Amino acid sequence: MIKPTETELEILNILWQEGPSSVRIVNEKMNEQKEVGYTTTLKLMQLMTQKGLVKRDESKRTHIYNAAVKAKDLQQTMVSKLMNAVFSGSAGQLALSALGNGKASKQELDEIKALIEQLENDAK
Amino acid sequence: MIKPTETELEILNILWQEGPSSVRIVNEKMNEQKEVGYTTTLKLMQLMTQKGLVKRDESKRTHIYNAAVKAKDLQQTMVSKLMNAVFSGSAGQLALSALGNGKASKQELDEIKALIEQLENDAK
DNA sequence: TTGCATCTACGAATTTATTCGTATATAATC
DNA sequence: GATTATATACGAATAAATTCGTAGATGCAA
Repeated sequence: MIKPTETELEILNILWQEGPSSVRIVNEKMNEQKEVGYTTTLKLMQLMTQKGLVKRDESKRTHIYNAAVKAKDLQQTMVSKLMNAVFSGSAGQLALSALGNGKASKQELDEIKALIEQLENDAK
Repeated sequence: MIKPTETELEILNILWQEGPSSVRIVNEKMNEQKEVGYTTTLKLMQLMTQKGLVKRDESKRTHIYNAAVKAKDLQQTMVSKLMNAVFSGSAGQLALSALGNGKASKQELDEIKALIEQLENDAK
């Protein structure tokens, strides 16, 4: 899986959230966080198209872009990268750090418990 | 907390693992994964010193470097960054992805269960 | 149909990260 | 003490990521 840069990731997030969008839309969203010129965003999205991170519909004058990678897939890739980079490959340590850190909903916590049960059963 | 680049992170990992080390030692470890010139590693570590990522003892001719940031702290920072960058801020989703992905020891799984219990109790 | 707005393409400047050569100093070895 | 090995410092080349200006095409409104 191709690794997006920091900025490319922001764009992917916007596309995942908003669905198929024009450069203008994406640029507006980007500007909610930080000022970025229109052509900057355009160029980025063109490069992302080349890299295969997004695909676009060129049938209209205003091209419509959409993410070409699934959020789930990229999450997996990046988690595993972080796991190796700073947790010596330990999934458990990473999970602990995440839970200790931010917030998780009751439902997510239950899911995690269920997953753990399953992992422990598989291990037997 | 200052964010290390990819390569800087590798150096930090070596320092965390090996403890205070000379450039030569670090460079040798680096070369186990990928060929890197000595002065490249030296320069990186000099820059990291400026940035405050490492500190060094210059009392001897061969300077001895050590990590100036704690592994735990950087883990927290990076987990929280990843959480926001690709998990819409959800700790639970991140934890799920980590556990579903790599491997965690029985002991870690138990720790996580304990942590979850605690979180759920606190919520009451 | 003229002119203003909006779009893409693309070259290129800028910034940031990585890599390494060379100069010079100090220590160790013969 | 001359030679060789090993250090640091630092300038600068290269590579990668980000930013933006300008040109030219198309649509839209007066």
